[in-house]
Amino acid sequence: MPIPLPMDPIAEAKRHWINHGWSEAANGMAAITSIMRAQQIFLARVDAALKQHGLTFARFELLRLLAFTRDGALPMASASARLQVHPTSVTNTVDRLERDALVRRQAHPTDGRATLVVITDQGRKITEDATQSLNHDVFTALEIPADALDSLIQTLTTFRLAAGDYVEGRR
Amino acid sequence: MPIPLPMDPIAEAKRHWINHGWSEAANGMAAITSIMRAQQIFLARVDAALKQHGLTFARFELLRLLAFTRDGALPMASASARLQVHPTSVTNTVDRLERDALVRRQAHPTDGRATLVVITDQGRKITEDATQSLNHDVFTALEIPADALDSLIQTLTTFRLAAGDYVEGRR
DNA sequence: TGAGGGTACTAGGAAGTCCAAGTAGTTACT
DNA sequence: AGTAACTACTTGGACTTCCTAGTACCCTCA
Repeated sequence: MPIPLPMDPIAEAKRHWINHGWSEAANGMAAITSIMRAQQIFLARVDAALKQHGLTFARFELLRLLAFTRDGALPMASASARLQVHPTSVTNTVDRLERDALVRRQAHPTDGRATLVVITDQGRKITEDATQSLNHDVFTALEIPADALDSLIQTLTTFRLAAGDYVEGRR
Repeated sequence: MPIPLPMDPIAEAKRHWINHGWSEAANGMAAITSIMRAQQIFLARVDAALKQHGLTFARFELLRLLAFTRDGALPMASASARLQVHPTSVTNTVDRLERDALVRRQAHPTDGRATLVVITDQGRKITEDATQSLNHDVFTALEIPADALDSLIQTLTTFRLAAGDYVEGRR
């Protein structure tokens, strides 16, 4: 592995921000940059854990979503909405999962425009295995104390709501 | 804009996790998924603010780093280390910035292997303008209260240190 | 001095994200 | 019933990230 930096690059950037008279923006910059970096670290860990199953996080998320549904099927558009990614990203992900026979496309019974994505038996099996790996190797192995984890989740949940990512309601 | 989801998909996933007997991993899953989603939201905002300047976040970060240095120049490898991205990502970013005449490549004076990336006058100007936009439109416009922002930064800083992202020491 | 081991950068490729635009199919309204 | 507006999906393109492999150069040590 590469030798780590001898200082925190984000703290350094924050210092620069303050020295340039942008104090008001310094914490926002630091928070956003921290999240970007944390995401990079987590994505690397998640993808490393999923690699042995031939999955990536994007593929896992779709499989996991399908596996949770009543009959293992969902229209592409619903998957796009639930996963909060662009429809074309779902097309892309489904292409690859279909290539690996973990899902298959199926015509929607009543809406001629829509396509159902259906998880296959093999897809279900891999999803369960992958979930175990993630739970064991990543989700329960965080270097963040429980109380900090709770407040992190709380802060981001509130933020996402304020950002219009979802609305309180239904169900 | 798309109609937002009528419920929090992460809270939903957490519920599923608990119902499947994975309670111990539920908070880790929720935290990591929240960070992934927050990153997506922030990246979209940042890129939207930078679009008017013809930049992306990756390009901005490199320009900003160069503009902070004493003489506006840095070897590619140093930039890679500071930005914590793969060397080939820097090559890619520099290619595009060079195409737009915001930086130029220059031979390293003493090390024949190395290449210096040098910011141009135009690059400096755009960097300053872009910084103003980001500070105004994004960094000071977060829907997160100051105290929550502080603890978010604190938690992620501690995490990054624990994850070996950097080491305390050399200023 | 000269050979081997490292370091710096680039090329090519796989993936992911998004956007813009195009084709079908559906719905709603006159 | 027929047209207009909307929705669902795909294609193609831009961009970012990483990985693997290859070339060129430096540096240490026998």
